[in-house]
Order: sequence, then structure tokens, then C-alpha cells
Amino acid sequence: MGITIKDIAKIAGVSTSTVSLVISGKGYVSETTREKVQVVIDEYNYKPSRSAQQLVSQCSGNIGFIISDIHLSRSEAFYTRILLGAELEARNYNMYILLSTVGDKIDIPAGIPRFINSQDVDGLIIAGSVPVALVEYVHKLRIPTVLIDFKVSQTNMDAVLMDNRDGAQQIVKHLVDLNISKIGFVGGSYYHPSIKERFEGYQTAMVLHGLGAIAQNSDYHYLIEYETSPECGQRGLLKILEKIPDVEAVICVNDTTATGCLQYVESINKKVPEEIKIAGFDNVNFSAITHPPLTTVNVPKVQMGVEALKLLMDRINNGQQVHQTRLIPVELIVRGSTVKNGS
Amino acid sequence: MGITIKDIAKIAGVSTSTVSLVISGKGYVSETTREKVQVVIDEYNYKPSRSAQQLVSQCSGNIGFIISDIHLSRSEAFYTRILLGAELEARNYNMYILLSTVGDKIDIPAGIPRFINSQDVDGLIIAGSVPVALVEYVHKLRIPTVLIDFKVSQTNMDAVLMDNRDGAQQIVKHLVDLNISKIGFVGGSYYHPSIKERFEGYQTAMVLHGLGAIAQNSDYHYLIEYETSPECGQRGLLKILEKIPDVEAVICVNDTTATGCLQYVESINKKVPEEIKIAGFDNVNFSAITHPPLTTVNVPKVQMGVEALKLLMDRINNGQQVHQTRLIPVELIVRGSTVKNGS
DNA sequence: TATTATCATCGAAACGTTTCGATATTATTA
DNA sequence: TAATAATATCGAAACGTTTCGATGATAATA
Repeated sequence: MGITIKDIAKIAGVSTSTVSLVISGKGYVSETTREKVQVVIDEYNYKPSRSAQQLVSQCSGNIGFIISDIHLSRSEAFYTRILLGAELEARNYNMYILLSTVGDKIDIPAGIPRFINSQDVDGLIIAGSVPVALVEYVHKLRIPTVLIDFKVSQTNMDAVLMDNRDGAQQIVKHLVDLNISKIGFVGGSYYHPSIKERFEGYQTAMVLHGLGAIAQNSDYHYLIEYETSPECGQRGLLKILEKIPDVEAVICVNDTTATGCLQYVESINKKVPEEIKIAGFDNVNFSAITHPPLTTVNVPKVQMGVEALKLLMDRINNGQQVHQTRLIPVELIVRGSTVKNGS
Repeated sequence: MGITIKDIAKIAGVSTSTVSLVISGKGYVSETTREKVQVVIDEYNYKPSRSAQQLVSQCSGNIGFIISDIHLSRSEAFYTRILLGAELEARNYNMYILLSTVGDKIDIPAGIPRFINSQDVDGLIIAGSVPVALVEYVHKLRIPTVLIDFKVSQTNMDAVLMDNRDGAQQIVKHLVDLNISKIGFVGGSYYHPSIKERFEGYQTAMVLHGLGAIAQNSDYHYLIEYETSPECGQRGLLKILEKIPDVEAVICVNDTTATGCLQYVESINKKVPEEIKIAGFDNVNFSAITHPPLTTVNVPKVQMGVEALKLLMDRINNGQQVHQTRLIPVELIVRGSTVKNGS
């Protein structure tokens, strides 16, 4: 087939060991030899065989990327961009990403991604929530693993999370700066960790700005649905308006929910942002093209994938260190849905 | 490390060759030996080392999946589902999928997915449009390749396509059955192959139903934007309404564009479907939750990924046969946006 | 100058499979 | 019964790397 290290060695007039040393940059090689070999490598565009490397190094060179099929199929391309980031960074380590989806119910170990039991990955990235049993399983197997946007409380593992609390606080501050105080919160289930953090960030900030009464008043909150969705947003806003007809702003737990709110406001012929302001969270790809464009919190998705991969490679290469959590900063993006009245 | 074929052989009291034969199912092995070996394999949950297999077989066991980053990041999760289908089917062949995105401009060969020049894939799936130079490059390299939803006219290659013409014709027939004749067409660029086919399917069907005059009347058509988008739908419908105020229905080239039409109709206080009917194409995940829900053409995305992988494996294993195109049937899905007036 | 440390290169083993012959056994045919 | 064919098993080579230890050459030190 292709050209091998032996061919290169023969042509360059050195041993295969020397060629190997040149490629890896390890050991001692004289400058003249290094150049001589490199010229031949370049000329023949030689690339070492991965399988041979893997065989001798006992590493697969692969990273497994696990995500629930629900998350991946979501329209927001949220996790897709995280995957992209991981792939981007994987190039720097000459690793490949193997993608696998899992359902929300899986048999252990029959139903888990095949690369795990086949030992075809050196580490795992798990993005978003997956069955906890799966996480525990790979943890027990001592496979280096980094969780993204997901935390399993029992097990001590590396994780990359976004600063949900801070994001929510930034939104509240922004709204308060507009002289708004009647601020509601809509979306999903309080028991989802990210949602919980966002809600708590909202509460903290409200208290901080002297709006503790509202932060504690459940009439302002809608957190009873299992899944977030536009419909959830519609129902949530409807519910809040029943109790608080003069609510001035609603913070939605994510952009998807926020679009539902926007639609509902439009359906009752109210105006955003004049009569009510709506904010989302995530800055997914459609949030700039809603009507009006949505104020939201940007979550650097690609960067989260990058960080996760870095963290994982770090763990793979120097296994022993203490587990860490990287909190990725988020940033408020103000758009039309919360601009000041009359501006 | 793990358990090897030698260990299995020793425990079972046979040679490694015999174990190999049992696993692959090739050659002659007596039933008693086969069982004896299989028991040991199962007991120790032995899995052959991929790198060793790859090394000796000179196959990577990987399939490269290439997609433009624009397509992957799109909100509709269209290509994501195709990828999912490919991954699903890859399991049956014990292959892994390596994902790589490409930009719309790439240097050849510096910027191409690294698994190509590293020879880490046995074949390629290219989903959606990518730079033609890339396709020609891999074609020249004689890497087995299947295109999905993309066709490069110069080169003869395997392809999996959806039946765009038929889908458009089904929509027209459906609308004509509702006694509608003033049917417009909106979206994107005529020079995009899929869009062209859909438009031509529309024209063919119109002629077939005696509406050739409309099919030829460009006042009914908006096909001048490079990218499809909700805004494209809005602008398109606006443009058509200027010329044809009493247009009865608009077929959009995809669901994304159709949502823009829906929004525009709502903004001018017309009613869908009473005053104007809107149809999309693709059946992406949000098309059932628009207001009203969108009539569209379902494209079996997962199945397209499955078919592509099957076709590719066929080509890898029996390279010589003639190149083929698989046309995947599509199916009209009637929803609220085109139901009969008064029903 | 003799000894040791550093630098440079190489040969050979090892990684875990598959597969080609070789050999031995059994079944079939002439 | 002898010759051939089919079945069953195995040993060893091969796949293309990396790395350990050996060997020399050169530089630094005593």
C-alpha cells in the first residue's frame, strides 16, 4: 500500500528508529540527520500508520462523544456546536471523535455505546444529561471522562459548565437598570440542574436589587414542565399574566421557551418590548432573527467543547490530578426584546 | 492490559488461528471446538483489538462523514439526522464514523479533513453541498465515496438523493385537489440543485393539471436569494403578493422558508389557511409546531443516512460495480396550513 | 590521560491480530 | 485398498510502528 517508515528510513539512509525519533521529536537526533529525514518525509508526504501506532502505544487515539439523541436532534444546534468545538480541538491532539447517541433509557452494559466496551476510546466526553447509570458505569471502568453541561452529584468527575447563575444575574441587572421590577421567570423543571441554577441566579439577583418579595412570589414563576419548548413558554406566560397582569418582563430559561413567549405576546396583541420585555438564554442561532430580536445570554458553545477536550486530554495524559470543574463565563446580549421603552 | 486472543487460545486449549477462525466464521472449525472457544470468549467478554485488526487487514474501520459547517449548524437538524442514520447503520458493519466539517472555501489539499490524507478512513460520506474541488480531489484519490443530497455533474459517483420532484408534485396535487390554482413558489436560488428539482417538480405538476400558464409566470415565483431563510420567505411572499394579490397558496422550497411566509401572513393580518395556504418541504422538527402546523413533505433523513452507509459499504467491499444513485421516496404530510377552507 | 557524561544511531523485540501453508485426520472416490 | 478430497488444526510470518538497551562517538571532567 502506502509508504512506510521503513521506506523512509531506507531512502534517508538511517534506521527506522531514527525516523521515529524525528517524527516524535523525542530523544537525540542531530540537526543534520533530522533535516535529512524530514526532507524525505515531506517529499513522500509520509504519514505514520495510525493502527500501527495504536497497537504499539496501546492507545486508540479516539475520544468518544456521547449525547442523548433528544439533545442532538433539537433544533437549536446547541450541542452540535459543542461537538464542533471538541472536534476542532481534537485536531490539535491528532485525536478523532467518535459520536454516539444514547436514549434516555439504556440497558447497562448491553445498550451502551459500543466503543466503550470495545475499548476503542481513550476518553469520553458526555454532553448534556444522559442516564446516570451510564455515567456511573464509565466511572467504575475508570475511563477518563469529562461531562459538559451535566453534573452527577454522587461521582467526582471533571466537568465543563457554563455560569448559569451569573447569566441570570446579568439579565436581572440589565432589566433593573431599565427601571423594571416586576420580573417573572418561565421555563421547564426546577429539578433540571441548569434550570435550577438559572432560576436561583434570578432569585439571588432579585434579592440583591431589593426585589426579594417578587423573587419569593411563585405567582411570578412557572417551572412545572418537564421539557422546555415554545409551548412551555406560551403556557408559562399565560399563567403568569393570569396572576400578574402587569408583569413587566419575563426571563425565560432558554431561547426556545422565549420564542413561545414572544408568540404568545403577539397573539394577545401586546407589544414587545413596549408592554412587556422578554429575555432568553443560550443565544442559539435563531435568537437574533425572532421578532423582535431576543435579548439573551450568550453561551460559548464551541469554546465549551474546546475546553472539555483540553481537560480530557489533560486527564488522559496526567491521570492522577484532582478533578476539576471549569465554569465558562457567559455574556449578556441585549437586543430588541428588552430595549428601553421609547428608544 | 486487556485479554488477548492468545489468552483465549490458551484457556480454550487451541491455537490463536482457531480462535480467529471462530470469531470471523471463516474456514473450517468443528462444531465442538467452535462452542468451546465461544464459551471462553463470552466468559471473558473478549473483544479483538481494533488496531491489530486494522494493521493486518490494512483497513481503518472508519468512515469519514463530511459536511459543511453551515449545514451542520443550521437549526433544522436535517443533516444531523442523516448523520445519525449513518451512525446507526455503521454499527451493523462495526465501523466508526469520523465527523469533519469543512468551510465553503478550502485549500486543497491543506484544508481538507485530516482523515483523508492520513488514510484513516475506508470511505467517505459527503452530506450536502461542499466545495466541488473537494469532491473531485477524493474522486481522484479513488476513495470510495457516497454523496447525500448533493450531486456533482462531472464526476460519476454514488449518491443518495431524495425525490424532490415527486415531493413538489405531491404538494401541487394536494392543493389542486382543494380546488386551488393560483399557486406560487418561494425560496432560494434556482441554481441550487435540490431547489431546482423542487421547482421543476412544481412546474411539471402545474402543467399536468392544466396550470401551465401559472407555472411559466414568473410573477408567481421568487427564486433569487442565495440562502433560504425565514426572511427569504417573508420577502418572497411580499414580492409575490405585490404582483398577485389574490394568490391562493405558496409552496416554499423548505420549512424554514415557510415559517417566514407564515410570519409574514400573520403580520399583514391574513389568515392561514383560510386566505392563503402555505406548504413547506423537509418536515424538520419544528414544522409540526408552527401556527398553524405546516403541511410539508417528509424527507426520511435517518433512512438516507442508512442507505448511504449501505451503499458505501457495498462499494468498499465490491468495488468494481457501476455507480448508482438511490432516490429516496418522500411523502406528503398534510397539516393545518393547507386544510380546506371551512373544515 | 583516563574516566565519565552527553549525544547520536541502530537493531530487535513487542503490540494483537489475520492468513498462508503445512500437517494430520477423516471421508469419499476410483 | 490406494488415491484423492474435504475437514480440522496449528505454526509462523506479516502488518507498521515505538521503545528499550546496546554501541559508538564526542565532549566534559577529574
